[in-house]
Amino acid sequence: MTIKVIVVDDHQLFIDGIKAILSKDIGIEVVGHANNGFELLKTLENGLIADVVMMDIRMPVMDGIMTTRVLKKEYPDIAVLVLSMYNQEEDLEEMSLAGAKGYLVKNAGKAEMIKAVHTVYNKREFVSEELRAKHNASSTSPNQKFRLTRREKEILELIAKGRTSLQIAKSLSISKMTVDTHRKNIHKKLGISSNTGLVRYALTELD
Amino acid sequence: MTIKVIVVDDHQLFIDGIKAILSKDIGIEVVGHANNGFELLKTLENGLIADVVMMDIRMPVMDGIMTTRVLKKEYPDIAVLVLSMYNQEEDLEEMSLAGAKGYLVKNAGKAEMIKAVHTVYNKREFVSEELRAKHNASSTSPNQKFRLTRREKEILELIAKGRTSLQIAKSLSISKMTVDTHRKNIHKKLGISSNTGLVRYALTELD
DNA sequence: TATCGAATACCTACAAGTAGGTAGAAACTC
DNA sequence: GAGTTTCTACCTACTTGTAGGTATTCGATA
Repeated sequence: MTIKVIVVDDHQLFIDGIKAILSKDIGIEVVGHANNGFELLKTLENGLIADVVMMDIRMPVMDGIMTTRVLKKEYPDIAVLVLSMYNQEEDLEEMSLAGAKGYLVKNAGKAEMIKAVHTVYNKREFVSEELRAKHNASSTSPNQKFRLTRREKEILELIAKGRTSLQIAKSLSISKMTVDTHRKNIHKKLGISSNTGLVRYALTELD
Repeated sequence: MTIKVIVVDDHQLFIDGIKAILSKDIGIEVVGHANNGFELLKTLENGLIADVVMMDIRMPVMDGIMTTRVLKKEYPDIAVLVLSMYNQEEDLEEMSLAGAKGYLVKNAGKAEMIKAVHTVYNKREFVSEELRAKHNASSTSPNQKFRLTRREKEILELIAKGRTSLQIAKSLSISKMTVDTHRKNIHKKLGISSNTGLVRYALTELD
């Protein structure tokens, strides 16, 4: 199955360049593009299906950070690969909080670009070499704030096994409302707000 | 993580035998037992968690076929491993329709029993050698009636990607109601009636 | 001990999924 | 051409999940 990519950037020339590079890889297909976040969301609402969105941070109308936030809420399983200029490190953390999975410098080579798309598609993080050095200074693991508690992990595993909140509540002898609270906290921590997304996460990220 | 097993049989002696055998395997734990289907369902409602149910077909109060049907509806992710007497082949097809995953003859050896539990736990089918010969005569693939149409596969993949019915409907330019109809047909064909179960199926059965 | 993280529980409101139907049109097969 | 499968669409009723809150208790630790 080919990876469906949408490119979002306010410079058409840059979109064309990415398309040219990615079209060389048989596993990747650029199915659409947009010049700002608002256009992207309209395109998705109209039914275009995508696995990965490659997105510039600074764009008119609706920027990458805001767009990523909305995207992770509406389409939690579409991976966001940030296209960053060399001097935009300060925005990276905000993109990470918004739910982005990868960070690619705009002057990245062909091979790196293809690798980045495949990596984020497989739910793993990707950070361009040029950005990694500065990024490392701040945090050993970027998702340190997002680690789950013991109880949350327990509940996540049961969700992934197909149990409903009510069934989990009875299993653990707690209230259904408590299970829902944990569920919501898991949503926030992982940036995944659908049950189906949680199952995918549990099956791919945990063992 | 150890595989949690419940044994359901109306002969206590037989339950004890299975427990003795399975307790030798460090990856398996017999967490409970019941003498008929009704007892099993009560046990599960009270919060006992299990991954695999090993179940006799002929039992008083509530037999294995009826129990399996209810079980797959209420707890779609618990695998059912049928314990069959040598002369009960006629019931196997009904158990298959009800949603059972494996068929083990009651006089199976220790190694075969352990293998069967692991196999059904991993969502694969298991059929005892003694039963396979006759079973093969009727069908090349036991789930021939359960194969999905092209459209159903397409929709299943989108469900597994975390799309809602509404999003899928827009993507494919069809009505949300049609998507729900396909979804229900998939439920029936696969014997999985939860969204989370479908994601697991798509991620484990399809590549 | 004062604070913080974790676990618990409740509330409202709305969105999405589940279960049981029926039924017509198009496409494919014998 | 007749029959079958597939895809489509609609209906009602109910359950489950999602999203935004607030708030208490318990245990660890700074």
